[in-house]
Amino acid sequence: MDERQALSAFAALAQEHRLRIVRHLVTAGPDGLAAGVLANAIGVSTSNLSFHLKELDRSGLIEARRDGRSIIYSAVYPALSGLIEFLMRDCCQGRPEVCAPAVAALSACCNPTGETAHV
Amino acid sequence: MDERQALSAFAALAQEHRLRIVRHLVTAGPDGLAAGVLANAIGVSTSNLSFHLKELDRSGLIEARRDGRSIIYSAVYPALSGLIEFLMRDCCQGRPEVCAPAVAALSACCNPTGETAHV
DNA sequence: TCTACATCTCAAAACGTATTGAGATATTGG
DNA sequence: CCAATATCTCAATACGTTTTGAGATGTAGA
Repeated sequence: MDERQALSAFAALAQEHRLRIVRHLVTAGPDGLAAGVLANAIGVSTSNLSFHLKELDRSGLIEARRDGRSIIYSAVYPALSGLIEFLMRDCCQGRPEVCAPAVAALSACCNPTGETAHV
Repeated sequence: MDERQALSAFAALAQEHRLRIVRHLVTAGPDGLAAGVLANAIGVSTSNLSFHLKELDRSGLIEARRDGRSIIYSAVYPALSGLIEFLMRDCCQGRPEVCAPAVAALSACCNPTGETAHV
């Protein structure tokens, strides 16, 4: 992850519909969701959704695969990891206690039934 | 962290100069940096820097305090934690192995002299 | 092949954001 | 108080992005 990629990713996430798309796909897991399912979940026209999906694909945050008539989109988890790492790299002058809450929040995020850390 | 705050934060990070400012401040630690120091480090006019610092302040990612004639800016680490948690909340349908790289990357980020995970 | 379905492409209009330079404000030391 | 320093405000210009609707493309089943 370099600066150019990070800027592209943050720009992709800085839009209401695209942020919702990514969060739906992050929650959906590696199996992903069809474009039509996303259009209903987010509440945008298919034309507009297509525009946003293309932006997200260009940024590398999601990927597409065809399955019959549908196109299935899924989150690219390594891109999300890379973005987090880029943002927090070499943080806090070696004072880990400053960043501990971030680590705790992320560690808890894979546990939808348990207590999720809401920082 | 709600959607409105997250959108504001991502929009703030989706700009070359602002992303550099945040990364400088994240690296600088809680002591922060003066506006003039940032202007030199980033290479923008003081007028333009002021505009971007205000955007970042509005988004809650940085905060300001006066110290004599200087104004010292510093990263708001809980806002960064909250943003990461918002993005990754309830991820991957309970398959922690999908998100493990993100946790590892973030855990390693407080260690500037050791091996930083470059995912 | 024909039809229905799922998704994408394109151009135009509407909208918001970044940069610039001149000038204003606030603080310190003499 | 005055001058120097540090930072901020404002308005104009330039630029890029989002939305919309009509139509095109690609796929599956009868």
